[in-house]
Amino acid sequence: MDLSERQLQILQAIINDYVENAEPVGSRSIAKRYDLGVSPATIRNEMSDLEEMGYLTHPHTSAGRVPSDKAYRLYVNTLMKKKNLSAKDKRLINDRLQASRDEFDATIRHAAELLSEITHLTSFALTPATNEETIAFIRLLPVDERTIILMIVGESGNITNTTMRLKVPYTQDALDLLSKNMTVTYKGRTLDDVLKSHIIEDVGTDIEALSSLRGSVMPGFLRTLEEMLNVNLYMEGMTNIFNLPEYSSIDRARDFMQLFAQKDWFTQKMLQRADGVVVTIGDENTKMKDCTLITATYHVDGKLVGKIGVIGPTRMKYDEVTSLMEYLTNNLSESFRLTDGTDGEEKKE
Amino acid sequence: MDLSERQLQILQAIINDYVENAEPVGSRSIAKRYDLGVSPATIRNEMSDLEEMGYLTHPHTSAGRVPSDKAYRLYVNTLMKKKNLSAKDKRLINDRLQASRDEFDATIRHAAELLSEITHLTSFALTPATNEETIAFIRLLPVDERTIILMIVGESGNITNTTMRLKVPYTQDALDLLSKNMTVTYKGRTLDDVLKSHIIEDVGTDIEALSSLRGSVMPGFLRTLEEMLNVNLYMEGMTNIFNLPEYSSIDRARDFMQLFAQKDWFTQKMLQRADGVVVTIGDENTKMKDCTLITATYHVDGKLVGKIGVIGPTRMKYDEVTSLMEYLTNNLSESFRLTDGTDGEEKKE
DNA sequence: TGTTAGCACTCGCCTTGTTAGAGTGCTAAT
DNA sequence: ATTAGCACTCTAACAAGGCGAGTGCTAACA
Repeated sequence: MDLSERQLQILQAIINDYVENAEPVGSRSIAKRYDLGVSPATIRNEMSDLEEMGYLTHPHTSAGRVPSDKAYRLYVNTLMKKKNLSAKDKRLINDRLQASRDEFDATIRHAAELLSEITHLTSFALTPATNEETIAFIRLLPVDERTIILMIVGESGNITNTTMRLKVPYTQDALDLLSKNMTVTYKGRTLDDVLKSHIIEDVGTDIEALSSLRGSVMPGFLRTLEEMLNVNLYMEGMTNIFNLPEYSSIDRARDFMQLFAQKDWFTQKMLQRADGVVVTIGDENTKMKDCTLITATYHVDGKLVGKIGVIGPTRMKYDEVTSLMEYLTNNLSESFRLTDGTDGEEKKE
Repeated sequence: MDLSERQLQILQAIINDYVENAEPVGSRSIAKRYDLGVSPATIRNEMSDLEEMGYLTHPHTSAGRVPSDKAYRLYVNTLMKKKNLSAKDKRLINDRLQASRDEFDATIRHAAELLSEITHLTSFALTPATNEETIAFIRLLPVDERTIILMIVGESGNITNTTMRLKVPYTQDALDLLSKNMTVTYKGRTLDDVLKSHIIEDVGTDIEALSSLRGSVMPGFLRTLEEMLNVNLYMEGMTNIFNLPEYSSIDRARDFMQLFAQKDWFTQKMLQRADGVVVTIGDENTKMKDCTLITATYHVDGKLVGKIGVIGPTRMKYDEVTSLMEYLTNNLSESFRLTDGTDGEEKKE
């Protein structure tokens, strides 16, 4: 059932050739271009066997062979060798990816830009998912008679704050009390959990002033949690696919573009994918059945997890793209390691 | 030189027909569909004259006529009548556009969504430009030994704040002094102005502790200003154009898509456009020579100005689109009027 | 003088037919 | 097991002919 050495060689040759030229490859051109020491006729026989096994397909009788999803899967799993980035690409990345915790979103977006620029495919990047983040403490700070600042500090060091204008004045005592009260109630719980359960919650409200203040603060508190949980999606290089022959038909191009029209759906799908470099090819995807999707994860302080990804036709340079993505995510994770105050300041948008 | 009444009627008929069917319209079909009381031959003669004057063009000898940019311009300027929104559209807008100052970005995005949904074209929305915003005061609030919050309050009521981690501890006195110091220096000046001129500025730094604190705070201050000045661009319905015959060629579709690849360029262009409902047709645009671009402005507290817009082929329902945009922007401006605290809280992202 | 009917003419599009080329699959020889 | 040879298949490209929509012109008409 296993493929012979020669079959593997031929399959690899076909994949190489097809990835390069995007045209069905015939037995003759394989024999000419790759020195396998056999004649086209022999290659034809092997090709026929490979087709029977599902590794190749045939657009029509008198056309060359095209690798199937199964072939790419085999290639990615066993045939493919890790590729070293070119010096040029490395330089490009090091120059442009001035990652810093202060400029989270900008850094992530740059990563996506680089990804699409180097691969000539469509790329995306997600800011880290914070649904695992837990609350360390909550503080309410006075500004003026009617204005306060709500500050939510996460256990991984995230700090988010919001200005709130209250309907009624407040007292410093009530403010302090509510801060403590909220901290006690929510400390150690995830943002997600707090947001979902807040309705049935019953934070002690025996004191009159406190109860009133709490009523004013809660809507803003919940909205801020929601905003913290939001994951931003950046897409780059959408129009790159217009240069690829597989999208020369308007229908294909439209289908591709429409995938990204529903950003929320797309974001959810991406968040569900496993960690590390993950490749799904053609039919392995629920939608986008003739695309390959490659995602990789980066880490923030080794904890929070964000994703970057590349989308293109199944015909792509798997070795180069996966190596690039590994390099990029390592780079990002390194930059996003908590340097503990030495960078002077920190901000979470 | 002016067009006769009959010529105007014929031109209007041609525009109607062409906007509807996207096909060159012939003299016979005009005579049949519109009751002008003249024969096709007469219409042919008039068409010939209109063509000579530049209002119509001719794809080839034996095809019907197509309105030129000049014809659309005439239509928009003088022929077009204001259209009432359909009850269905009005309901849609009122249901979905729950505008509120608290959810600025979300509201803007919804507006763009509605716009593309109703017109079946591509739409966009820009968050308000804040380069005219002036600083009311600046305050630094203590959090813990190493952490402070920087708060920038604009004169139109915007409040933005950022958490900053300092390299060295600070004293309450230094904090208060620097707050006052910065407020005095920057009060009444626009964000833009402060950001651009900060280098040559010389805020008094005779006191040692103050100087050190200031050194830590300034980078974050400038970054925050920059972020406040950022205008967000939301695009919706990009794939709508795939349903239009003018974009059935892959090249056209690509050109269209690539317009929006450089978001920064696009944003700048849109910000430069005049206020109110502005229509630019075909050649009147620098790039996108066969598109029509319609923008409209909404106001925040009657002061800050944001934009929404629609992009499509020159063949579009000008009357409906412009009426819709007027309705939408009025609606937005109304919702964004400062209600002075009665909505409980306020936030600027 | 403006309007209309009639008719020849133009031109793009669709269909059909033909050809060249690439590549396979089979068979028989090695 | 491998290979050369050859018939066969299918597509892409090009050419020719017919169709139909629409114009432009001319001559007749109110």
